[in-house]
Amino acid sequence: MNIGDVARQSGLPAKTIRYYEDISLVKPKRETNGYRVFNDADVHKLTFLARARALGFTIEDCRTLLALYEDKSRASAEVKKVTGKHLNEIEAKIADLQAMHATLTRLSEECAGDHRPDCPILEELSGKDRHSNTHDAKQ
Amino acid sequence: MNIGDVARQSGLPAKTIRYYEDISLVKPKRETNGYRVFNDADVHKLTFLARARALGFTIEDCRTLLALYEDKSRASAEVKKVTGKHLNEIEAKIADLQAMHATLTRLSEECAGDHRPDCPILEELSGKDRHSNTHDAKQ
DNA sequence: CTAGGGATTCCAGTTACTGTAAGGTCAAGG
DNA sequence: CCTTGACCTTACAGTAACTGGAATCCCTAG
Repeated sequence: MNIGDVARQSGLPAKTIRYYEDISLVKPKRETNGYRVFNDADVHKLTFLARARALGFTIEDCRTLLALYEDKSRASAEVKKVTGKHLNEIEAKIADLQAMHATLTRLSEECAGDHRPDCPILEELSGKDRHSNTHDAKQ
Repeated sequence: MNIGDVARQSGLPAKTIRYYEDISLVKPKRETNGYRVFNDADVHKLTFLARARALGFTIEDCRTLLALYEDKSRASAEVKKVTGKHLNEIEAKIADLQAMHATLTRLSEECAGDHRPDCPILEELSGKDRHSNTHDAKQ
């Protein structure tokens, strides 16, 4: 199979597949004309990578997961550990985003959003302590 | 004020402040010895930037917000628009992360996480259709 | 023989910094 | 006067994971 077919099958752009070869995630053979040839195992690997990436695993995590996948005697605990770490990071990101969301929503609701220049959003950013409280701004 | 003092006041690393000068977000004067000198307006700007960045605005958004802040006749609607767009992006990111989180949590719960090699997480990544359903994997 | 649709490589750009190296400046202390 | 240490400077490279573009080659069909 040539790279275009694999791209269609795996859903990954050809460019990305070449990149994955660059960083040694896949090692397709070459035809005499220089074209990459992907066998079923290569395509399977790339599909695996596409799924893992869609679940937010980093490339390095993917490398680890792929190695675990190919090691038929791995302990499932190792896979679960990688996943658990990733879950923690996702949770942290969600929490960060939710905090930003809450603040921005509040400010946006307080902002008239009309032709007038008065704007609570800019006031908060500029450090104006609109509620005269003593809390620090979120860092 | 020298860069170190500003770093302490604004909470931004000196390196970041230099970077912000590079991309023309601030334009501190220079002393004869080449050191940057920051006046109160510069420090205020940097603090503004630190807050906006902490709320997840991109650098380009920050540039826009700063310009709006300094344009005393801006319409608050413009600020609200930038904020609204950012809120939408945050919501999209949260939704993505929550979807990943749900899938990973499910898989993680199904995985024994012991010494045995059987692992639903790897099975899902490898495309094994464990539930014999016909739904596509999330892309 | 030419046109098209692939394929190849290589280089640059993206975002927002961060790290490192090599070196200039300044104030205090011996 | 010299050193030491804290501070400042620049410039270049690296990060994550691609993406875009240019120049060129290959293959097939008409």
